[in-house]
Amino acid sequence: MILTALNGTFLSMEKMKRTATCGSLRASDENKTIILNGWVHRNRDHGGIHFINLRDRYGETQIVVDEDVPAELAELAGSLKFEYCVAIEGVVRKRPDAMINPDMPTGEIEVSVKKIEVLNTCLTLPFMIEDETDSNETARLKYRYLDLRSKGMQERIILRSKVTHAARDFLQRTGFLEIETPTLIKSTPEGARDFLVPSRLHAGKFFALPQSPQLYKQLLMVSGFDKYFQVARCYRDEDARGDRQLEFTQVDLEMSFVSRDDVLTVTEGIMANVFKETMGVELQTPFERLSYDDAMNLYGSDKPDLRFEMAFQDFAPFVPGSDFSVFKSVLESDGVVKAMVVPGAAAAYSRKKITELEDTAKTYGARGLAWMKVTAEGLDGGVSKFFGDQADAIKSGLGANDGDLILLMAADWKTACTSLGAVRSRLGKDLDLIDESVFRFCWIVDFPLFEYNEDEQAWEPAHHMFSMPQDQYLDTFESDPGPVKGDLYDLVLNGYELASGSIRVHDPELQQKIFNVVGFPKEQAEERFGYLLESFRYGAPPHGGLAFGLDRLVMILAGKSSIKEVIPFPKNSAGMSPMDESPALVDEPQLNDLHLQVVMPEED
RNA sequence: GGAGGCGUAGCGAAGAUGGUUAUCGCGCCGGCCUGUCAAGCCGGAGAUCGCGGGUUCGAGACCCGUCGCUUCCGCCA
Repeated sequence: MILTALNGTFLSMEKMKRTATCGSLRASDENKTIILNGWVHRNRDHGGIHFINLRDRYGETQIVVDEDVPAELAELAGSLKFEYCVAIEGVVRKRPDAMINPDMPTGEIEVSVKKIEVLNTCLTLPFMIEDETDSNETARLKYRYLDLRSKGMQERIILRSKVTHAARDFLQRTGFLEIETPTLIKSTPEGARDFLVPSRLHAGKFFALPQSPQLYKQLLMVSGFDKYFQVARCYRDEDARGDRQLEFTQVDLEMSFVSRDDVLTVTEGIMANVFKETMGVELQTPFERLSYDDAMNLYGSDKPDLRFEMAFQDFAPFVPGSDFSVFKSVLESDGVVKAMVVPGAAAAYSRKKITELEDTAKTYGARGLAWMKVTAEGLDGGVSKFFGDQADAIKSGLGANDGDLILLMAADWKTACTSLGAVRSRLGKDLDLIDESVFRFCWIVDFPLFEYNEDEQAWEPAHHMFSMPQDQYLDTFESDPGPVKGDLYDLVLNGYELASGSIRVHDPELQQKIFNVVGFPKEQAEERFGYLLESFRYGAPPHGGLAFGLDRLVMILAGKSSIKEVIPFPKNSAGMSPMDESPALVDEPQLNDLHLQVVMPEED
């Protein structure tokens, strides 16, 4: 291969091809003549002696330009700027004892340079290549190829590769087949908005990009590939968040002839292997299991962070003995009153700080947040005057001690749970209750199969329409959908929903009944995924599965709060790429080919 | 769609209650320097303070609007 340098000289890579990497050399390599290829990370010219830190993805090595090198070489070394791509030939030597750098894996040695070739120069950088940049995100995304050179990004992308490999390895080893499914599919009505791809060959028709391989993996079960998995790219046209992108990656799996626990066990095996191979952490399995009802009642979330306690308690028993009409009227209208004891927080939480907690609760629909402080004498502040004569009963009933803060939430069940749950999450952070080194998994099981949509006055699938009701509801789910639990499960890690799955419906008649409950017209079902329903009539096996978010998992392992930090080329929060400026307008002829006309929204 | 935060040099930041040459660090350019590893020292260039309007003798700061980014709610497994 011949590379052309900017100055017009020709450089043959053959002659300066690396014989070692920048992370590989140790004291045992002393006296070896080696060639390194990499980027100029730092350049420290002391006049007589001169140090260059050369970097590649394996590490950094200190290059020394001694005082007695030819003037030409010294001059070339002095001209090297940040991020020049260079080849360096030199001799490995031990550093003098006092100069050993214990913070660098290669800190015992340095390379005495004999020859430098500039493979490519570099413009002045838009931001410095540092371990973790604090540059703004737009600049990082615009120059993503530079951002990706940083140690932090390199480590995370490498971690991601290892995580994928560990998951794949476990699944292959336990008999799963990796099978690809199409990314140009038919639009389905359930879930998020689809990305559409217009068809050139068929005017007016569209493919959709898959939100997940859901239907195809079920069809693979019908085909007899009883253990399937795929590292699948998924697409959802929804607003971005820190842990969401328009396109993301799932490790998707499905199994035949299984019950719920089989799927959970396989998933625990994947996680155990991933954590062992990438973090050196031995996970305790099986993971804790919590019903959806318990998770909501105790922690106010279907993805509770169990790294700290502060579970909710029922405060309703203390309401009838008081004159607090707010709580009473909530109970009379079938609401709940929940209490959360915040240990030792009474002194630290002024009225102002409690108001901030109340604001958190209000963003989740709460009307307010009541509170009292526990003192040696009884209860103090907030709503304590209504409950003073029950002070002892409340203290012992809630297990509250001197100096604790009691927070009370009265609302309909779901609002009370979620808003107090938001307050709990916030307190977990504010009070520094979370041990960041802990990975706390739990399964949330027994989700409701249906949710009532007040606006639409109709039942909706809580997850999707292909999940199985639990056996004990098979006779009643049509007449009374509310209490029905499904064989659905979520895997939660440190407050993040990591995986989600279910045992599927494989019986066409049962599937039709579920469509009926959620008011999904038969004709529309036939139109949208009749092929799946039909496949069920050809000996479809019982099956179930799950998918976990790879981006989210790697994000948690990397200790980050945004999946952008573990995706090589993510979109920004507006769903655009500052680097290639996508999405972009296309030419008229392209639109014509696709039989499309663009109607721009009206400007107000 | 809604709420909050931010926008000052290539990058990161400072700029009490408005006051005249807008500050600091990194980077950039030039010079010095024999052991650094975020090297150090000296000098220099670089900013219509996101944009538009307003209040004022005077606006980076205050007000209104607008755009961009960002976090959260909605939405989304």
